[in-house]
Amino acid sequence: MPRYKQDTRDNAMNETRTRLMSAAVIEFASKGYAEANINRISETAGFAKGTVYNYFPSKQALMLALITKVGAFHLVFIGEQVRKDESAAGRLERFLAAGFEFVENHPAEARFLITTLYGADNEFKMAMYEAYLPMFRLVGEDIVTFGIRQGVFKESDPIRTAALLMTLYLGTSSNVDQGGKVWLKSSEVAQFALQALQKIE
Amino acid sequence: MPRYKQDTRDNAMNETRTRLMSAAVIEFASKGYAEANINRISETAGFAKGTVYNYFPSKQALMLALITKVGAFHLVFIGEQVRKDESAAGRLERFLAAGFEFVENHPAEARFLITTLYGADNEFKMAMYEAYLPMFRLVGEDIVTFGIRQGVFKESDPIRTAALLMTLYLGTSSNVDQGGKVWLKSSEVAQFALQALQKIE
Amino acid sequence: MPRYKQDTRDNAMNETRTRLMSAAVIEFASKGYAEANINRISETAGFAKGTVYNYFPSKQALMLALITKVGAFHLVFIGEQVRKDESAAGRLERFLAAGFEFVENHPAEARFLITTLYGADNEFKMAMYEAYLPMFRLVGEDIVTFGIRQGVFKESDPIRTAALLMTLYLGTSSNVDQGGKVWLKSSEVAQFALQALQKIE
Amino acid sequence: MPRYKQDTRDNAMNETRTRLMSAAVIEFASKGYAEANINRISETAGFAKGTVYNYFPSKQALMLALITKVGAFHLVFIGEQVRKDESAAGRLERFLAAGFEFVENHPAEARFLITTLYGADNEFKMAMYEAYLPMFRLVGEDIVTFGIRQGVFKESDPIRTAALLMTLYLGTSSNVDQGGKVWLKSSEVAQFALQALQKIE
DNA sequence: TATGAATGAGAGTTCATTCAT
DNA sequence: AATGAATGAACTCTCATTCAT
Repeated sequence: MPRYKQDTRDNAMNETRTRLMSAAVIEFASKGYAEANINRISETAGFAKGTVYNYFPSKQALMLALITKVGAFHLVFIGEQVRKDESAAGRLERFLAAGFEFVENHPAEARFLITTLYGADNEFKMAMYEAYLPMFRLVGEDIVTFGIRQGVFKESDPIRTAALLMTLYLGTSSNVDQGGKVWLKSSEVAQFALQALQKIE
Repeated sequence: MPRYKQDTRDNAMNETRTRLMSAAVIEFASKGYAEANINRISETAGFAKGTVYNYFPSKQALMLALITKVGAFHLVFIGEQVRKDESAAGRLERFLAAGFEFVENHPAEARFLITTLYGADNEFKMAMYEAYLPMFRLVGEDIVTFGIRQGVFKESDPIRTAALLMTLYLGTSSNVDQGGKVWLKSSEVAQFALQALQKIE
Repeated sequence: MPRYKQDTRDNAMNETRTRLMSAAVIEFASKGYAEANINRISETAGFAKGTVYNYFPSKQALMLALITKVGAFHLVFIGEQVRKDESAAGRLERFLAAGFEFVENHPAEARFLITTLYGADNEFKMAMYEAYLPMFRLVGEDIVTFGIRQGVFKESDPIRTAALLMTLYLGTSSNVDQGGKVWLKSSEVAQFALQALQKIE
Repeated sequence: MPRYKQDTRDNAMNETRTRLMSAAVIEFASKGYAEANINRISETAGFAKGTVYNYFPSKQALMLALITKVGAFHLVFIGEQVRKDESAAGRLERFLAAGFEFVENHPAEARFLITTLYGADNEFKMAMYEAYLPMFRLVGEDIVTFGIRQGVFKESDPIRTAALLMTLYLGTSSNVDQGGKVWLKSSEVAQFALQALQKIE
């Protein structure tokens, strides 16, 4: 079979997969896992009822695939920004700015993240933790430890501090109005966090 | 009908209602609204399948009643502690200490609060916001504004700052290990928040 | 709660159960397990769709309950007849006569037995063997061994001979025309079997 | 189109068809018609999902083709043996011996035969009867009538007696242990049948 | 008031079948 | 001829809700 034909098919399959996953985040984000309807996902994506099952063996598997994908995507979105800056304070500001931007540009993904992370299903919660480990590490190492080494942040356990910062980010950024705008500004959250962390003589 | 008989009946009804609601928080907290099973709630409470419907017209109504009750209970639990202290810093510490204590002593209620507040269902989320308005006001007035007036906290919009503090409380306190212990200590969260708020010369 | 009321309810439940099971044998017998439709069973029995599930946890459980019931019923139907006779030959004749009568009077049960016993599902087959063990023993002991002791049947392994006779019964009796009449007569099968077993000087 | 090319294509098609049918008997035999999976058949045979449909218009058509094929194959396997012998008793013995051998050498075909013949689907059952008519005739004419003419078997209606013998064969031979060995020996079934049929002075 | 049998809408999942490549 | 993505009917099972007792 000629190579380009295989490619064509692969691309088609990837496109279908992508469309299904996009429809799925939206559905899961707006209804929650339990109330999400698999067939509606298929139809929203423009396919017939059973089609999701050509790509994912079960609703649960689809959910897990989504968790991984969203985690990775979120990390790329934020990680790039953070390391651009050479001061710890700047990095923290950029982290929050990029994070809030993510929430506003990708509301379904953000909502999906929050409902899953604070939802009742432990399996999904654990999967989400795992998917967000890299981002957690980013905050712990490239921001907190980095700032301590620079003498800008006071001494603290980077892991616990990272947990505090992630909590702050997730909590404040999930507070959106009906238009999808985050209610607090990233700068005011940054200011709050910076003063909390700074070394005071 | 003699008065005491009416009373007896009322008490019996209240007792039933209470048992049903206790079973319900546990069910809703551990399974989430959608996966919660109304009949199981009835049976866990020691009644037969249909009994919930003698007290609540629907699953949704039960949920809404629960939201109100948990909100009020939580406020009583925390509010009492906060106003005991006469310094703003002390109040903030007590707020977090009492809050963390609530989470550890009433894990079902706490989990119920979090899953509902960060869940996908907008109606329930709004009801939860409403139920927590008094606590929100408590933080805004009896802690933030109080601290600003005392000259201990720097100037800020009390409402936005209260939102930040509530977020911090809800986020950190919902991070519990499998034994139900909160991972961070209330004192370290308090320390973080205090430095963030304090007026620096 | 007064006793008779409990009785009334029990009877009602038993009646429902019985009606469901009757409808189920018919459905399973005519369509086979896999093509049988659980909801149709409910509706044929005069109930709404989900009702079977108030009585049986699954399609499979219903099937297994049916197997047991049919086995027991069949045994009663035949066992009574066999022991009435004091000659081995008479008992064999009565066994086959009663057996054929069962097939004609209870066609659904008979067909259910055959399709299950010779069907592809091993679990059900094993359950059926178990349910028919008593009848198998009846043939082995009360007919074969009995005849050998009387000196009427020649020596043989009663178990293997019982297997042959059961096979003969099941095979011939399952051969019915469209009106449900067994094609061979029980007497000709009896005659065939008797000559095969008889002791020849 | 040159002749040899046509032949090549025909052979290829026949080869594919054969492989599909082989996979199909196994699937139908082990799962039963309703639970058999058409796509799995294709894949077991080494082709992609849709391929069966290039050879058979439907699952049902595949089933019917299989019935015919198995019937014919079974007849060839047994017929050859039977007529080798010149005594009626010998022929009956050979019939059963060959029949049992068929079951042990071709377990899928045998199981397929039994589940179809004793299954719930009337259309398939009728097709099976038709496919086995030649074997039925073989038993009736080349064994029963042949034996009666030789004066070895007592007078009887050859058709009904053939039915009895076929029943005996099918029933006993379908009783296999988990290794696929028939539980009774063909010789003991033969002995049973011979005494049942023999003319007694 | 409490019971629990009955209801029936709705969901996840399977798979025979079609058809463009 | 072979492929395998897409289709959509149909099925099992769950459970909120009703209501006669």
